Parts: sequence; C-alpha cells; structure tokens
Amino acid sequence: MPHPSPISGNQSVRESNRDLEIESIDFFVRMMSMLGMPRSVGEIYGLLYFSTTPLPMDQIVSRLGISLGSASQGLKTLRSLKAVRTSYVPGDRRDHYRAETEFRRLFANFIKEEIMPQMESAKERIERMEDSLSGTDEQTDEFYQIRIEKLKKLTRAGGRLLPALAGLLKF
Amino acid sequence: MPHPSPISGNQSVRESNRDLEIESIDFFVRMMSMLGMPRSVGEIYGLLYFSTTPLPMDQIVSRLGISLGSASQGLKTLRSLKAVRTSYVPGDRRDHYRAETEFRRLFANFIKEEIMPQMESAKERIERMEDSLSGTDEQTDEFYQIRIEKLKKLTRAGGRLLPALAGLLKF
DNA sequence: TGCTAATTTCATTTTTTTTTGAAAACTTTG
DNA sequence: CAAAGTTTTCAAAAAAAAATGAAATTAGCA
Repeated sequence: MPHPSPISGNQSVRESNRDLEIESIDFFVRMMSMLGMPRSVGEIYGLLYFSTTPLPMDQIVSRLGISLGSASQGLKTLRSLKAVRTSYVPGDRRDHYRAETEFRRLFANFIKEEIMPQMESAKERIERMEDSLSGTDEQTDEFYQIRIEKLKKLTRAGGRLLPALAGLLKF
Repeated sequence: MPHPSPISGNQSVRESNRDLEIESIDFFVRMMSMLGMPRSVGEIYGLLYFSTTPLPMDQIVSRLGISLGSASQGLKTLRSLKAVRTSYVPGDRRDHYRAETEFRRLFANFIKEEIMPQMESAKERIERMEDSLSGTDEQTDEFYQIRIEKLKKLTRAGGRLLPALAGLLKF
C-alpha cells in the first residue's frame, strides 16, 4: 500500500480532523469565491490549510474527489498567488504542497497580481476618455470633465490605498 | 415621436458623447466585474455615469441593446447598492435613473451590503471549527488552534479595516 | 374604476466558466 | 536509456451564471 487510502477511520484521528477539514474547505471555498476564484481552488487551499503534513497532488485529488486536471489547474493558480508552496519530502518524487498561512503576504500578492494590473489599464482608459472629449460645447464638456476627474481620483486613491492595505493588516 | 431614437447624429453631440460613453461603459463593466457584478450592471452604470440627464429604462434598453429583463434586473441591483437613484421628471410617468457618483458612498455601501454579511457567517463558521476540535491529541490540537486563531485575526482585521476603508477614501 | 403604460418576474435559452479525462510531456531512477 | 511515475495540457462535457422575452403585476391617469 504505497499511498494509504484517504478518509479511513484511524487516520482521521491521527493526522486530520475531518469535521475541521470540512469546515475549512467550506470556509475557503466561500472566501475564495468572493475573490473570484473557482471552487476547486478554495477546496484545495481549505484542505491544505488544516493539514498537518504537506500533501501530494494525488492525495488532494482523492480527499477532495476532484479530477487530476482540476487539481493541477488549481495548484497552478495557487502557486501563482503564492498561496501554496511545494516542499521536499525525501524518498518521494511527488511534489508536496503546504498552504501559505500568512494572510498578509497573500493579500499583498493578490493585490499586486490581480488588482494592480487592472488599475493600470483603468488609467489608460481614462486617458482615452479625455482624448475623446469633443470640445465643442463648454457647458457639457465641463460636466464630462468633472466626471473624468472623479474617475482619476478614484484610481489614484485605489492605487495608493490598496497596496498600503496589506501592510495595515496586523496578523 | 414620444421618446426619440437613441444614437442619432445631432443628439449625440448635444446630450451625449458617444466615444466617451463607450469608454465609460467599458470602464465600468470591468470595474464591476472585478466586484463580481454581471456585465449588464456595469453597462447600465457606465451609461448613466456620463449621461447629462436621468434616463428612463427604455432608453437604457435601446442605447445598450439589452433586454428589458436585464435592464430591470440590473437596475434593481444598482438600486440595492444605492449606485443609482430615481429622479422625478414632470409629465412623464416613467422612472428616470441617474448614477450616484460619490464613490466613497458607493464603497461604504458595497462593503456593508456585500462584504460584511459574509464576514458574519465566516465568524460563525470559525466558531463551529472550535467546537469540532476533538481534544484528544494535544500536539495536533495545538496546531489546529493556531490555524483557527489566524482565521479569527483575519476576520477581526477585515471587520474593522473594511468599513474604515471607505472613510479613508478622500474623493 | 377601468385602461394603458411601465415594470417586475421567471421559465427558458444562451453564454461563460469550470471540471473532467485522457493523451502528451516531463522526470526520476533502476 | 527505457520504464514507470508524475504532472501538465487541452478538447469535450458539465455546471453555473446571465440574458432574454413574454406573461403577470403594479401604478398612474382619464
């Protein structure tokens, strides 16, 4: 028996608490979906978060009952967010995954990778708005100019506040 | 001609700037979709944001080329977020909509209505985690306890920081 | 009050997103 | 360097989300 079957009596007491695991998966599935991440990503992170040992992909697959493809994809996403890291296990050629549990770091990364690029393209779009101001009618142009100014302030505030946010998190 | 046709030559100069409108719609479709809102909601808000006059639903429908159902649904969502308000137009029995352009207020509302409830249920789920701690093995229980503590800190920080965030926005 | 315009609702259709599963591509090691 | 184990990729299937359109409801007005 090379890799023992997952949810079996004795083991669930020794190296995992099934109830906790289920609550955790539930918790992170919701959290992640708030951030626009697919279910499988939340499931994987939730499983790893309360795992006392790093888990190889096939364990993730069997414990969660998801496909290899999903697991591979999900782990790829989590790696890109630095939400999981691989750890070496001697005498085993599979990658083993553990959850990054410092949320401060996770958020910093999420903001940098997912939000900031959007902010950038938002700025470009605002520039294009200014270019397309016809400039014929003063009355309405002023109206548009005010609206555009608000958008600028919004993106400026976002660009400064969001990166600062992760730093504020004291945990 | 009760309600003049939308995108027609002269009008587009007098009471709307088509290019600007299109950029605006594009802008808000992306913004809103970051916040998990459907396309139609972004489109409607984007249209109203640069409209010099409040628009009735059927104008929104014809200008955006979306269905009545979508428009109704989208406006309902925007109303619930206080992102649009209806304004009375004498001699016209249709509701007319204008965009709320104070983003500070919009965010405050979004956080209160969409995020905070999730925070609440997150707290409940964490409580359930504590309950399900088996309590047999000290070693692992401590591990779990630490993880649970991190989650608590996360939700506490979120609960305090997010509402404060809207206040910080100076625009 | 009855008529009509305006809006909402909701079953159905369409579109988009996510998952699956199996083939391809690596990788280690005997 | 081949054979077995591991991971990735990606076309197809399934599931989820959003849009449509028409019937039902509501609201204003004559």
